[in-house]
Amino acid sequence: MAHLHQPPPPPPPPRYDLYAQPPYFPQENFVYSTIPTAGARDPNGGINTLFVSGLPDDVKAREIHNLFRRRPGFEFCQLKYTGRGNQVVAFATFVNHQSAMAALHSLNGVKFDPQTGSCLHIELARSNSRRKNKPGSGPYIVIDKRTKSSNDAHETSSDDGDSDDQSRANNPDSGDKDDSVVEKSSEVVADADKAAAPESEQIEKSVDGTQACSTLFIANLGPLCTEDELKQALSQYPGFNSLKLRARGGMPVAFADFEGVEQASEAMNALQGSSLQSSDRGGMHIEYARSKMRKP
DNA sequence: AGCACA
Repeated sequence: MAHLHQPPPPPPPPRYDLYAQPPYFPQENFVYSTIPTAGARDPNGGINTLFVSGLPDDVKAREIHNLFRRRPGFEFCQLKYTGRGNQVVAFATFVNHQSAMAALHSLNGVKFDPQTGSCLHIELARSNSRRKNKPGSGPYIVIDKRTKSSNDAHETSSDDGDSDDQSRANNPDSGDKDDSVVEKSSEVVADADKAAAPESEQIEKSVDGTQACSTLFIANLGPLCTEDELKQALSQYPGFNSLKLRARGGMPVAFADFEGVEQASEAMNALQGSSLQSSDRGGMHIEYARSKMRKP
């Protein structure tokens, strides 16, 4: 008997809901090799790095690491701020092609952020990542192409610039001819930022179809929830204006109005899933309201 | 899963 296959790995502990059954994505264009020795001929057989998109813009390298670290054969990962909008992508490298495929199948399409409903989109990378885990550079590898570094962007960054070809996997608009992409001259240290560069304001829409709004819709409140209780929880976040509590058929829902979308988002992110004292049904579920609250 | 007030 030839041992040409290995037993499937045991399921990981259900720590996150990331381990829920992912929807099946039939549009994976890689080809499984039917010949055991055709690894060299299979163009994808040598790829052991995954390309991950669909990440929220505030994703941390730690999250990516935690996402893949338990997967069999995982070696290392890197997070890349592409510099295009707020888009962030990641690369995860495994010991071989099979283990990369196993991780791909188990995580592709999985909901990554319950707030926004964003789902992971994982495909094979165009090329394998090369290990850049230098000693002293920290456990996470972060490539930051953003010109704007906020306070929370203090992670180990390595801008050697040898993984630029990978970034093109998610750049459909890079209509250049060949590999004449020269991003290596990214030694910019935030010298001359664009004076007047109005970012194209795009309507922030989640996968669920919910649109950002400065009024929040709050559900999954306990039947004994009071307006004061909820108001106290909300008023500790800047920009909170007013609250309306309504009961429909017994289960109350609430609308909380904020000065702006950003402040509403901050409060939603902070309070999402948290429970009030009166709650008996788990944490609050907060979404953007479908329409802004009228002026009181 | 549940979204009002004008």
